[in-house]
Amino acid sequence: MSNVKALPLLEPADGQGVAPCCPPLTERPMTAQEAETAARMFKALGDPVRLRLFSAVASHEGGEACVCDISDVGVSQPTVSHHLKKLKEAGLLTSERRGTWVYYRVEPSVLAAMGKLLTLPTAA
Amino acid sequence: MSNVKALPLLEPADGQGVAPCCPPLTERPMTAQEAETAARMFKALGDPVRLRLFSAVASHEGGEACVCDISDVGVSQPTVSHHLKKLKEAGLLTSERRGTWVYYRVEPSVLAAMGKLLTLPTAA
DNA sequence: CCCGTACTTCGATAGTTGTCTATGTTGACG
DNA sequence: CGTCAACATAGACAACTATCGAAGTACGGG
Repeated sequence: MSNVKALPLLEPADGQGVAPCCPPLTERPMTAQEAETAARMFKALGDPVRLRLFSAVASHEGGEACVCDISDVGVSQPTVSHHLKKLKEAGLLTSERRGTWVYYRVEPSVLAAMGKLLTLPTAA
Repeated sequence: MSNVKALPLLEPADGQGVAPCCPPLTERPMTAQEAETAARMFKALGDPVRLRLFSAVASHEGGEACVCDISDVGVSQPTVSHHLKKLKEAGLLTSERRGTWVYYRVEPSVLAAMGKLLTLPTAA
């Protein structure tokens, strides 16, 4: 049934080059290289359609969804495919074919890394 | 001389239309409208130069910086100005003129809102 | 073996964006 | 009032991107 809770929460993610990436934005000025890396991730979420697709996958039962589950965002199916590819290239999603369908799932470590980037100083 | 600790941490931010905006991406599929709003903020951070500028302001002493403090990012001065304007339009920065200089500071509530968006399920 | 479904890739196109130079504005200081 | 410094705006242009329809690929079923 629902193997929902079995998500790997903070894998090293050495597959492509996602990596932990960066310290919080507020800690010190980012270097050009850090900015390049981080901007790529933010940019991927900087489109409304992609955000909806990403959110649809992230919130879907089991942490994954096939394209057919989420293509109802008001654009054509090739466009959906295009955006999913972008999200994949940014390291935010992974995909896997199972029979006729292709399933997308979120990369939790990257999501966590982005969250840390936006961390406010602890106001100590 | 350092009024550093007086940052307003979570103001309602009813000034322009920044607002709390959205539930975590993983909670439920975003609506088109939510996505539109949130994407605008992510998009603003989706450029390396803007990220560096934002990080420079955010990490600067006192939580604010004049343009002259942060213009060393490898692009011309008008371009810096252009990017700061974008960040301001996205609600991520505010600006204030004091004498000859214009000071930019981060909007903590918006940063916090974006951080919440990227929150992972509590794995309970 | 053929067909239908699910998805991706291909080209084309309109719109957006990052960058620059040139010019404008605003304030401080003689 | 004139000038300089800090910053913003305007206009132009190359590069990128979101979108579509059409064609391609992969898989399962009859």
